[in-house]
Amino acid sequence: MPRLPRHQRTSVTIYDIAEKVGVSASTVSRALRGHPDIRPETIETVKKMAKKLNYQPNTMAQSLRERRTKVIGVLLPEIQQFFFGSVLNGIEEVAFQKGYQIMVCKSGDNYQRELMQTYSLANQVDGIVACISEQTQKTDHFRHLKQQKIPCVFFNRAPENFSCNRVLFEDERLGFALTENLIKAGFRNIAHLTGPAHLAVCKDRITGYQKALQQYGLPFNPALILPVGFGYHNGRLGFQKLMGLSPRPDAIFSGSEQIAMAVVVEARKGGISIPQDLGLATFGSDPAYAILDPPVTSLTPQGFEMGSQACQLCIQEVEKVTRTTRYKTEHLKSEIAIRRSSVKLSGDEDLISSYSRYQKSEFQGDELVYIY
Amino acid sequence: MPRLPRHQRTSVTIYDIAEKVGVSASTVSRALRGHPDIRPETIETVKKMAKKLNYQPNTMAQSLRERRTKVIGVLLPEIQQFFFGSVLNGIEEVAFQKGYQIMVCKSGDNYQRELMQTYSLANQVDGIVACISEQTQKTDHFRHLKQQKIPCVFFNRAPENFSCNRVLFEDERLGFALTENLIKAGFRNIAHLTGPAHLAVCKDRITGYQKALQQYGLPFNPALILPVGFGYHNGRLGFQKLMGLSPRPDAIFSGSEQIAMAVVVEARKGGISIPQDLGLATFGSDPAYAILDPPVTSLTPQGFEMGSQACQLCIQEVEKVTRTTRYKTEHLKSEIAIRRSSVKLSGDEDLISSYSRYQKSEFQGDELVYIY
DNA sequence: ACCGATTGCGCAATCGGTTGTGGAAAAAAC
DNA sequence: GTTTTTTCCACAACCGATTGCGCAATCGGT
Repeated sequence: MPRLPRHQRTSVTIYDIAEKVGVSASTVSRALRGHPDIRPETIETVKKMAKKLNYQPNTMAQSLRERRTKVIGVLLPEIQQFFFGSVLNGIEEVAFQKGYQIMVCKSGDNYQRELMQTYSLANQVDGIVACISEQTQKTDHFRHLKQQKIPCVFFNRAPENFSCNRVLFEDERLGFALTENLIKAGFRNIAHLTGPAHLAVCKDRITGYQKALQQYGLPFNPALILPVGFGYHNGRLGFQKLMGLSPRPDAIFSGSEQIAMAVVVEARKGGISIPQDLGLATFGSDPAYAILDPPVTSLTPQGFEMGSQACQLCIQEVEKVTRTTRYKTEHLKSEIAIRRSSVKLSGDEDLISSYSRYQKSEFQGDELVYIY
Repeated sequence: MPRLPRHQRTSVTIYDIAEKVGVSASTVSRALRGHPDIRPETIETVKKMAKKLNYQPNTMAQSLRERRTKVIGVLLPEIQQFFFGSVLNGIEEVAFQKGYQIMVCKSGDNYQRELMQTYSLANQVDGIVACISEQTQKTDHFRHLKQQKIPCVFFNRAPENFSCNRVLFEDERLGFALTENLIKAGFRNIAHLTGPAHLAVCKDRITGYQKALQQYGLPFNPALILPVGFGYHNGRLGFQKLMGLSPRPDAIFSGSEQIAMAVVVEARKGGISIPQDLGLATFGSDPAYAILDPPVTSLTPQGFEMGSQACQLCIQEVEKVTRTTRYKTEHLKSEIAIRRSSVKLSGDEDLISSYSRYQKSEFQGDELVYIY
């Protein structure tokens, strides 16, 4: 049976080129890839014709044949967030450089949706870069990937008891650092609003928080830790709960941008002034933190770096001929920017001079930036 | 020639199922799709075996055969921005609901990269949702898509002289509205920092700006329009240029989040207070605008809506059996939130009462929100 | 002039799923 | 009991690119 006439199909194939040039399709294929078996003149003729017809190889056919798609799947809890946006940016950049496309899914921090997306990605990508949802506690879907030999690199939030490559922050150290910062600023009754406690990130930060309290001889009050979730609404509820306590906490260590935003808004509504009545330090990378009133002390996760490293690891694993089972966990440095929200000024004391209480690493405008 | 032994391949195929059940592969295929030719018992047996073996159809094979990939390509200038993040979110949501995956590329506002990405997407997606780069002036790559019969829907920024579906804002009206807001607030010498003038969005906003000046009998000074580009750095340079003029403009109408951010930062550095010395109103959707000092009057583009509508249009066009050449351009409403940055207070006049100068549409906290 | 090696290319199988066609067996019709 | 219809399934082509194998033509050597 002959192939369909040209007008029925939309794109140019090697058969079209073959016909025009007067060779076979296999010769065209080889010519285009510069196979040594093909005479240089033939190669030239074929390539010219390919260009003339504006030939584009059919990616699906190649993928089917080569058993690889040149696509990296990306699984995120949320898209519409500075942090994940920057991670995505890093992933895209590396993928582009290495000739891969990215297929992006969000789980919406929903376990069921994460499941569906994972299985769906499983048969159309070469590897996956993922951050698990808030709800995820089981790892069956990731084991399925492993069974299918699809490399999976996790960033920021990774499943436990599952061997794979990871790119993480040093959450314990960072939790310690933010807490220490608040303690040094004179706060004594520090609350912590954060995501669900079963996530390693949260657990580690809480550990850091506890260690800081311990090191400075402060009592640990479990009631001050509210693992309410990372969202804005959660932050609002958590804040209200905290303000109902007595004594009220005098500072909040927030686990996400959204939570911090909620705290700022709610505090303003409630006439609670930051940092005089309530200190604030948060995880989060919204650049607007620096120009809020007051500027908010924040720990800027290096999203772009995280994304690009995760993607590099993933592609490495994809392209590795012999799959080793040697997985690594990389830890990224973070930037802590200490701003007024976590600095209690005593009287007329100048912001700058109050900064000088701390070890200085870099000074930018009216904020102090540590690389931690 | 028999197929490769099972252990060489990683995934289960219809042939594996066929062998186990004792029917042919075509029967398996039909059984799984519930073809009426297949006996119910057989269907059941096959489906059970498929489930037992955890069969997942090979997407590449399907795409090759069906000449469709169930993937929508997304081409963005930038990823790491609130607006594009929200658009992407809208696109993803719709795509997921309709059973599509999305393949995301950024052009980085670079024409060359946009070209590459477009051609690359062209042979692996069913349709494309795109926002052209700042630099793009030619449309050859999009014509190539049309020739390949790949539907392309543009959002926010669309090429001119190219017939296709678009989802846009009413930039002229919006430019008019923001300018009018500044005029009504008492500013008389309003500058406009924006992206390159060859983009329709910019042109339209400028037209709106001019019409507003005209309507209120203000002179138009071309030197006050600086189409410097949408980026932070561009904003900074533009701001410095404006501050070098004499007389200085007394208000800035900014075309992007980044520009506005640059204005706020630079003004603060230069001791220029907003809105007393300089009014500010901007396009942009950073939620932090509402809690800046002063809160910044902003026009929040409905990114999510834009993305979801564009994606819906795209998928409609993809799935339409008979391709009509009837293209539509949809215009989305926007929210204008008037905040202190564009309200010159005279003496002790209260913010709220100053708001009452304007027609009120909705009142939220200490800001006034128009749906425009 | 003969033989083995090299060059250059075509045939056909393959990746995995879909579908038009045909045909055997069972059911229905006469 | 024979013919017709229906039921249910297998065969094989196909999507487009890749590649092992084989074969004809040319080349070099003697």
